[in-house]
Amino acid sequence: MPWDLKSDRPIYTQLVEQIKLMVFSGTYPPGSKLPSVRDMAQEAAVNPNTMQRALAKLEEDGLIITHRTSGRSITEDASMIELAKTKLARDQIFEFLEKMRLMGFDQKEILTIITTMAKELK
Amino acid sequence: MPWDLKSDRPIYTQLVEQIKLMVFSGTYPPGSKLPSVRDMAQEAAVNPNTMQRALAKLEEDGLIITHRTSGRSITEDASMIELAKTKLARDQIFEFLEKMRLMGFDQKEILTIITTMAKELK
DNA sequence: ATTATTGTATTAAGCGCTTAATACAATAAT
DNA sequence: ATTATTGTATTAAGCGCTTAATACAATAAT
Repeated sequence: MPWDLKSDRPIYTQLVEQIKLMVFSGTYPPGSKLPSVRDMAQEAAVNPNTMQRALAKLEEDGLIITHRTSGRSITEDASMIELAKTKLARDQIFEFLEKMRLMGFDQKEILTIITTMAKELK
Repeated sequence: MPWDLKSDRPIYTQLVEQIKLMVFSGTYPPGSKLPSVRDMAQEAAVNPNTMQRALAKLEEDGLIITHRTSGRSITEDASMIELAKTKLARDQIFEFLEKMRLMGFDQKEILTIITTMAKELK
């Protein structure tokens, strides 16, 4: 919800990611209506063009539907959302494990560190 | 070792990351000599200026030492490398857990998915 | 009917990143 | 002594991203 935008990557890709997370977590349930481009842009403190670009990408991915004059909404297809969510999770894990492997950690170490940190975070 | 450069982030930051991984994994041990800027640039298929920028950043971080006319080498300080390695690992895990949490996974689910995938990767 | 709101498009400017082409000083290698 | 190699610096060009300022068509709201 708090828009966390860094300068090390294009903003619009970060917007895509964060909106995805909101969809996956149920902040925007299937079929629900999104705020207007202008409102979302203001919320995230970015130019409307940039937000537009992010939303266009999400529509391209099939996660969002555009109604020319009445705004946008999340797809009704809940199973598709679930699928995208699972894929993102697996991609994240894979990327993470690969990086840890390149750093020289073996699997036992990785699991130990994760369980430790997960507990710390309560 | 295989330079994996994507176009979604500045190249020089990706070079920094990948060189770091090589240092952490022991590809370049403490005190060892690095190839010249020009050679590394050619190896990674980037402009020498871009590689120079990445190496300058690594020097700024204290991981690399520059000898004006005889090239660069990895710091002798092995414990410092170990520290940076641990920090990077923890940052990775934190970032990953945070993203999973935002997606709506709880800790039990996360651990299950990870152990499953870790086994799949053998 | 009129007005407000929707997504969309365009143009111009500024910025950082990347490349290419050079050049230089210091010094290691010969 | 001469040559090759080192990091370093500079300039110009092109590119994508972002912003700002506008404008338009379609239609929902009044």
